[in-house]
Amino acid sequence: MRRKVKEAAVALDYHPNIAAQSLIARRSYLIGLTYERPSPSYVVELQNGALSRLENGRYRLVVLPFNHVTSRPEELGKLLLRAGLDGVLLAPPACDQPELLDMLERQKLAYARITPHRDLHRGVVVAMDEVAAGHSVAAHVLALGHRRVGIILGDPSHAASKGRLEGYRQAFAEAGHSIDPTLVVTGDFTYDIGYRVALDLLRHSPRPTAILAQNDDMAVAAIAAARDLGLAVPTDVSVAGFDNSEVSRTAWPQLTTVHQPVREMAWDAANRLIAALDGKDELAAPRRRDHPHELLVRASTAPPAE
Amino acid sequence: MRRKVKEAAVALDYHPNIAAQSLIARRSYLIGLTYERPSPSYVVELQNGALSRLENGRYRLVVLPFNHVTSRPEELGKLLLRAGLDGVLLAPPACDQPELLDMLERQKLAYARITPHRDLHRGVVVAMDEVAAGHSVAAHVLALGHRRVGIILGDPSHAASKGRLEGYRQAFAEAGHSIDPTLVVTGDFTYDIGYRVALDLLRHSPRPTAILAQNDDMAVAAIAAARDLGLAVPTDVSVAGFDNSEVSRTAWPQLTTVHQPVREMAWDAANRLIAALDGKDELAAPRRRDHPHELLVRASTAPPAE
DNA sequence: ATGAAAGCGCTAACAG
DNA sequence: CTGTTAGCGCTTTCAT
Repeated sequence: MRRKVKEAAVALDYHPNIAAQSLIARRSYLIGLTYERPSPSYVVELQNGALSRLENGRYRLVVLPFNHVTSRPEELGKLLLRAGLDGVLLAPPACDQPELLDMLERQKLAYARITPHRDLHRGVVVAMDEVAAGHSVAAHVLALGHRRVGIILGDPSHAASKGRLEGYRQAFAEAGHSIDPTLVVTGDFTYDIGYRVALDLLRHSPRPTAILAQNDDMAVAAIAAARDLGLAVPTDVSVAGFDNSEVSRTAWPQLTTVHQPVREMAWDAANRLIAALDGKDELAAPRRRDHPHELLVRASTAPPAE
Repeated sequence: MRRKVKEAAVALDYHPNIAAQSLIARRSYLIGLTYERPSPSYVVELQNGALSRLENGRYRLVVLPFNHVTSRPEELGKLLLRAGLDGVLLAPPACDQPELLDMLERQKLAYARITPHRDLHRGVVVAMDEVAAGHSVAAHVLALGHRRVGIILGDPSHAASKGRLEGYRQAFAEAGHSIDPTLVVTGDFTYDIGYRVALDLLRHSPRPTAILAQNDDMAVAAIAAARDLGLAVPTDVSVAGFDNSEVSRTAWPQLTTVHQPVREMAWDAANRLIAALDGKDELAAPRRRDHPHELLVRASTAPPAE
């Protein structure tokens, strides 16, 4: 009997109506992913990481980019609530908006936070140790012998900035040095602004012998700025990036950078979010998990010329 | 009375259940987007274009990447059907699978095709004139005086390849020349393969004085290959790309390329798909629409040295 | 104007 | 093992 029905279903190309299933199951089987205009490679890594967990299976991924969360967290909240999701993956900086988390909790919308930087006890957290990662690159250029090190910070609202900077600080302190505050400039993770502030840095006198950029796009911009000033990388100035994005490999010289395991973190976030949704809370715990970073030394860093 | 209810709704943080609405409306308000491992910037442009039409409004975007469509179109069909979509945006090469289109039509799942290359009469079609675009770059390097021109084709299953190549042919013919078949190599739109075949091309004797790559990633790879062989771009060899992706601007030298209006096309595809769903078929017509390309001459092309 | 009821397509619980 | 039924939350229609 079951067989006969199944056969008929196949013969008729029958597909159950998902809306009806959702209605009765009180589940939409939709997972949201929200992020704010980051680099294409970051977005794609996030998506692919999450998707590789969903495996085109029961759950489907809805993308919900949203700009300027910090100035209007409630609007994002409304958007997410109206989207009829079972759960949502929050990338920076949305994952660091307490008002947003409050709203989601109030409405019982499950969430997982990817690389948050405050209130690390709230909800499911997937992170990397930004401080340790920042420490790695900074220690690397210090070990090469650099002392005048320029720093290009990312968008201050993405709190990754602070953690990485703190890592730089620790590395400098351990080496018995300290960061020169006049060599610290602020970008916003984009190439264009990165280029501008890198020019400022390189015109500084005495010129820094190395630049630590907080992502690869800005590092590539710094290389371009150096080239436009007639400086060779890494001969005249070393440059290190962050993220191990595609551009770090296609750049010339190839960038020394820190691999941020975005894919793995997104997978883990999706995994634990789904575990929570399916009631397997043991799996969702421990609430926080750190993924290892990796320093990739490539061609854009070398000992200073002097 | 209405007011009282509305007030109570706000007070209680009431949000209507979308599954129930979908059930009754026979609509899920979900639009799918399917594509096959293309470059991150292409995916993001596609998504953003589609999203800018959806405006975080009624419709939501579900991403459904799927690899190797050409060898198993029915599987993609099943995936799309089970996803409970109202309509789907098909990027290459899915948009060129007749079996898939058959399935979707049979199941009455609306679709819009983005830059298809065959059966251009089927369904809603958004395209650019690949032949004309190919013609533009080829005419550009010919006008600079290049005669030995190497060509790096993209993945043959993405039929964009053929159209662009045809454009090159026409430009050569008009200039009274013809393409040297020994200088045509096949990549797959990725940097890595692009690098390998570019090396082959540059070791050819006599060496080509210009290379036309069918996307920017492969063009950047060609620049890297040239550099690794001790050749300067554009002094020793000119390189042109295709797509105007971010990497074409961050590369050095900046790439001469063709801007492919991916964003605009994705917007248009979403727009007409939604028009069709909402029963405004007048808007969906004309079925086919071409978006203009634009040749961007930057620093990677120059007259040949000789 | 307000209220009542039917039904969207499905699943789960229960009766035969 | 098969068949029937209630009800998920909403909208639309119809009656009051």
